[in-house]
Amino acid sequence: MSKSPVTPPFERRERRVLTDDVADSIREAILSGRIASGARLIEDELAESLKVSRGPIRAAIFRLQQEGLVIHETHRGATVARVSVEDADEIYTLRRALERLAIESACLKATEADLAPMEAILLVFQSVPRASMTRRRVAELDIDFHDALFRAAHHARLYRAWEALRSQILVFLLLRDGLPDDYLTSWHRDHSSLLAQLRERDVAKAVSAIDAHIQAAYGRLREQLLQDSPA
Amino acid sequence: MSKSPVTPPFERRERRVLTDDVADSIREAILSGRIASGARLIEDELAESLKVSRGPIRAAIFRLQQEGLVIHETHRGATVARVSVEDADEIYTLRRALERLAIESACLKATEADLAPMEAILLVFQSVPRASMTRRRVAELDIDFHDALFRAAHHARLYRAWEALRSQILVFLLLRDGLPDDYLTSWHRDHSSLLAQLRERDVAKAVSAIDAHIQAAYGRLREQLLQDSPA
DNA sequence: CTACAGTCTACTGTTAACAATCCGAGGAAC
DNA sequence: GTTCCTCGGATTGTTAACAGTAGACTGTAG
Repeated sequence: MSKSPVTPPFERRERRVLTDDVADSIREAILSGRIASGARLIEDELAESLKVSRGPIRAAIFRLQQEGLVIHETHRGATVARVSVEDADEIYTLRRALERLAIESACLKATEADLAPMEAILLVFQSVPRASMTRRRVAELDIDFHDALFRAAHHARLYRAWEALRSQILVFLLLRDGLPDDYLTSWHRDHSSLLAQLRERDVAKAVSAIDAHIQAAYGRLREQLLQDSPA
Repeated sequence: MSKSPVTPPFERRERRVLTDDVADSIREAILSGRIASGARLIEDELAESLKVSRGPIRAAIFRLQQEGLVIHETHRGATVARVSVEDADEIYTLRRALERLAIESACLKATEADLAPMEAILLVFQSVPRASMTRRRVAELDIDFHDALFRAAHHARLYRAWEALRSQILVFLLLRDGLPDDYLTSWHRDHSSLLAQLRERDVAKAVSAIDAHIQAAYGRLREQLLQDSPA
């Protein structure tokens, strides 16, 4: 045992490798809409524009497939995943199952240090002037809050399942336009309520709270989707 | 629309590529114990013994990492994942959440054709003489039954989450030695009961049935693990 | 005009060589 | 003896060239 037993002084910061940068670049291009939904991802093109060889590109595409942002077919290449109303249904039913387990597990295992990041996000939310809150920023804070919850669950496999969904949820959050005036207010109320329940350690209440939270989010999304593309 | 609208004549059988074979080989080596838990997977060695270059090996290792059989660290290589009692806890709590959603979804969406594979497995189980049922065979039929359930849920993302767990569950099923005499009997009873409830389309009953099923499986596993490695 | 066969091109899958990193062995300083 | 440094071998990350496939394109027959 050479490492300090209490509060590791510094995490071994994991080395970044080309694949990581490539994956970040492509992910950002997809989320920002610079690469359209359904578009083909051609390895040579990406390799040239990112100034790397095809190896890291292929690895990054594989990773993004794991995240559900791209679809890869053998010998036919990768395309940016299209999202439909049925996809929203899949994503939110699975998300619900995962978040229920996450908050249950977090109630049992989370330390105060685990909850601090969530607290911090709520503070940021309050302190930043509302006018400067872009859709993107709100969406990212939302994802970050839930990400912190999944981390607080101390459940590696659950976290990986969440990672496979996270970016897809972000896609949905980004395509909504014009939030209701009171959205920011209710967002803060809902999330600080979740955090409070987590501190109470009352599993049953926390689970039903997050359940309602996810269902409400799904309801809003459904409304938006049906409005955008009327049947 | 050029394709026949009813019962597609033949599925487009998806092309297999070297990476697929490599992943199968390594997975089999791990499950059969030929590569020990915790052992390093050295790309050059694997490449030489499988007569392919390192490219497909790397891709296969990433895939196996996704399945949870292998742990890969940047610049340090891959090792066969070790499983502990805590891992069992993670795997079975997550599995429970997934199976609940699966049977719920299957109750709503499964056709009789989706249930046929499950029926078939039950028949195989009955028809094969018990003496010839190896641990491996029993474990595989068990996994196959649940795999059919997840397919019947018609939920692509849920299925992928299940895929990330499936091999790890198989690892646990394979390390049990000497099943109770009545295990095969109760296995058949439990699973045909699940199938029956699925046909009833009663979501609430089906969910609580599979919940009990998974919890019982976890209980047996826990007992075994604690017995093997006494605290 | 439609259906079909052969060819051609753009792309992915695979390979082998090159570059960078980790980690332990061995020695120097104290 | 212990700690630190350096060096070298083993192993992974990256590259660029080669091989094979899918789908479009052309032309031809009916």
